[in-house]
Amino acid sequence: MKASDKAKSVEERMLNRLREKGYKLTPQRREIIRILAQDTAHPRAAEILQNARKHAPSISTSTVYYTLAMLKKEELIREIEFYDMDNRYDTNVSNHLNLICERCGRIEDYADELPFSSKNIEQRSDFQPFRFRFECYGICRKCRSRRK
Amino acid sequence: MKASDKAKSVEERMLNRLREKGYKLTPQRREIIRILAQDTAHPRAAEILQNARKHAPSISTSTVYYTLAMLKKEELIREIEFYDMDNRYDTNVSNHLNLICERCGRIEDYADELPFSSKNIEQRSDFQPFRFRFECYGICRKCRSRRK
DNA sequence: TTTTTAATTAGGAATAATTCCTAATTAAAT
DNA sequence: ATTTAATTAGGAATTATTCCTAATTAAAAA
Repeated sequence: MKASDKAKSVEERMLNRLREKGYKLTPQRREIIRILAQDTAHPRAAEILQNARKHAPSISTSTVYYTLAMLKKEELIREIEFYDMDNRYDTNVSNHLNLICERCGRIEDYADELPFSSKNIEQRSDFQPFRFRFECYGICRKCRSRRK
Repeated sequence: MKASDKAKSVEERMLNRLREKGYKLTPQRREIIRILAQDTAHPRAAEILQNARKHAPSISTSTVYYTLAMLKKEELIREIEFYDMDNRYDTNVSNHLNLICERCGRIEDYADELPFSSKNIEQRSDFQPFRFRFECYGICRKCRSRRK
């Protein structure tokens, strides 16, 4: 499947879900959703804002954050939170390992089997798992070749 | 091994390492190290500060952060960074899964096999791994039983 | 089509843990 | 005892995100 087709289907799925739930489909929301669906690079709120202003010039920071919070609540996106860099947003809500480049900030998905099972953790530790966070910090291919 | 013996050995190891590296062993540092070695509950900077003031009343926030940064640089502790709660500090610097309770903030180690190997990631993705972060968010045993 | 209204938006102020800055202090080598 | 580079204390600065409020609007109802 072409990347642009994938983006379209992700976008449609998100819009339909919001319609079902009775959310208003404002131009601002459509724009934010379009950007999230197209951008597989785990964009920052500031990048989404900057991009959205190309088509919706008056969109505000609050609206971007408000919409992202709503999409997160509806489990349509995942927020990856950092304290020393901007948070990032991902339409891939499955449990997967993220490879995070410490030089350029690029985040790429690493597809592999699930490393821990919720059931095992619950049985062995009496802890009730809700969600996971798997990250690997290092240097991405581009940055490795750049500094050779 | 008793927990207090374990703490003593962790403490000694850290002090020796700093001596070797030529760091000054100030009362403030000794106190922070003692607290870190004893506290297996992944304490916050504010908790370390509060505790340290019992024996070193004049110790400042800056000193705690400065010392924690130094210990992290020397790889004697690991800093677990959060954007919506205080960062936490751990003398267990191995790669392991942390179980994080969303209700009380408690963090416990989950000992299990390593879920991903650096070598595999490097071979399969051209990404050079440095360090990992594995977290599971949920509800801990205490909080589960409390709300029944 | 017009009216209604609760949800949404824009803009700016507030937040708060951590970092930054600087002068004073001090551990430890000489 | 002297020296000095490292360390400390205290407070100001930082800054992405959240909070607050009045104005606007998507979409349901009339």
